[in-house]
Amino acid sequence: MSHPPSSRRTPPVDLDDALARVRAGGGRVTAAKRALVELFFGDDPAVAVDGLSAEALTARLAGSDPATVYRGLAQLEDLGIVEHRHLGHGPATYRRAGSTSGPVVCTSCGTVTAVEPAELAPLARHLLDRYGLELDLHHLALDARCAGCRDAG
Amino acid sequence: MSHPPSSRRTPPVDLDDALARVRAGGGRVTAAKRALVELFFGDDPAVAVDGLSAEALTARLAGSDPATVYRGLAQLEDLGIVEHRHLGHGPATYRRAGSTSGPVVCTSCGTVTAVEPAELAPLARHLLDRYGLELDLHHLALDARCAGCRDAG
DNA sequence: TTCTTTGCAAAATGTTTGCAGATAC
DNA sequence: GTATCTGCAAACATTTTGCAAAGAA
Repeated sequence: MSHPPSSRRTPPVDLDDALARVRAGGGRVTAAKRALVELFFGDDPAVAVDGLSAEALTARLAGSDPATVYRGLAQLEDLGIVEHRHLGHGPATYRRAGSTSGPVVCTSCGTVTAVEPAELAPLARHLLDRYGLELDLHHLALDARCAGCRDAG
Repeated sequence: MSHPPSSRRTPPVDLDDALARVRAGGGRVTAAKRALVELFFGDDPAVAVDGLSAEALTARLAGSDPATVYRGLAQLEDLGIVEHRHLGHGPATYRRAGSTSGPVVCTSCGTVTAVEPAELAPLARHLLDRYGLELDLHHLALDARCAGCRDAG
């Protein structure tokens, strides 16, 4: 039930590693969880990197129900296998933990842009120096307006 | 119904200015809206600066119902009088638009720290230059861990 | 008078929980 | 065999909406 916001354990390297971690954590590798993990370690960056809502994940998993997906996600998150993020409105999105692209900027039009962690390093350093605050770039996304929307709007 | 994310009109200077703006926008100054605006222009920084959830605002307004508060907030937001923000989980929080303190960093323990807009300027500039993204620092808060939580955790 | 707003109730999300049966180990 | 997990249904939390009555201009 506790989702340690900065349990910065290293993410699993692949699907088998992730499943092994489930077992090691006292969990069982069920069809439902395996399917979830396979999604996150599949080759679709919209899942692994950008992240999907629980509802969208449920839709991709034939015959799965939301409650099971939410519970699976919570367990995988506790194990450091996935992480969730809150974009502006709407549901939280879940993606593979430690995905290569850093935090993401979500725009008014919904477009998602990956931003490398290095690009946020100066800000992170500043907040740490000045306030002792260690920026958690995994949980929240930044809001911005893209050039297109600005021109239009 | 449209909440222009970057209708960067200047915020009202005081309560009367805000109420005048409601009228100018075709709205009517009712008891419910006046009470809301008075809260945001009152002397409690927890409302004006940090922001409160719609539920908390409703609780502070004797005999008001949530739907009315939500509708009032939406109208005030359209007029650039208040703005809302999504902290990690939980409900959105509403505060006075253009409050002196800049965006806020919310920590794992819930403490809210004000950060001046100037401190985020370098990042904003970088995102604009590199991606054409205009950072909207009013809508989302950043997540971080404070020194205390880090030591404890 | 006229158009906006309120208050209530109901619906629409998004997420969590209780429980009995199914399943992994 | 036993503790964990699933599926369903129901509860929950937050926010939105429909509608008739009340209120502002």
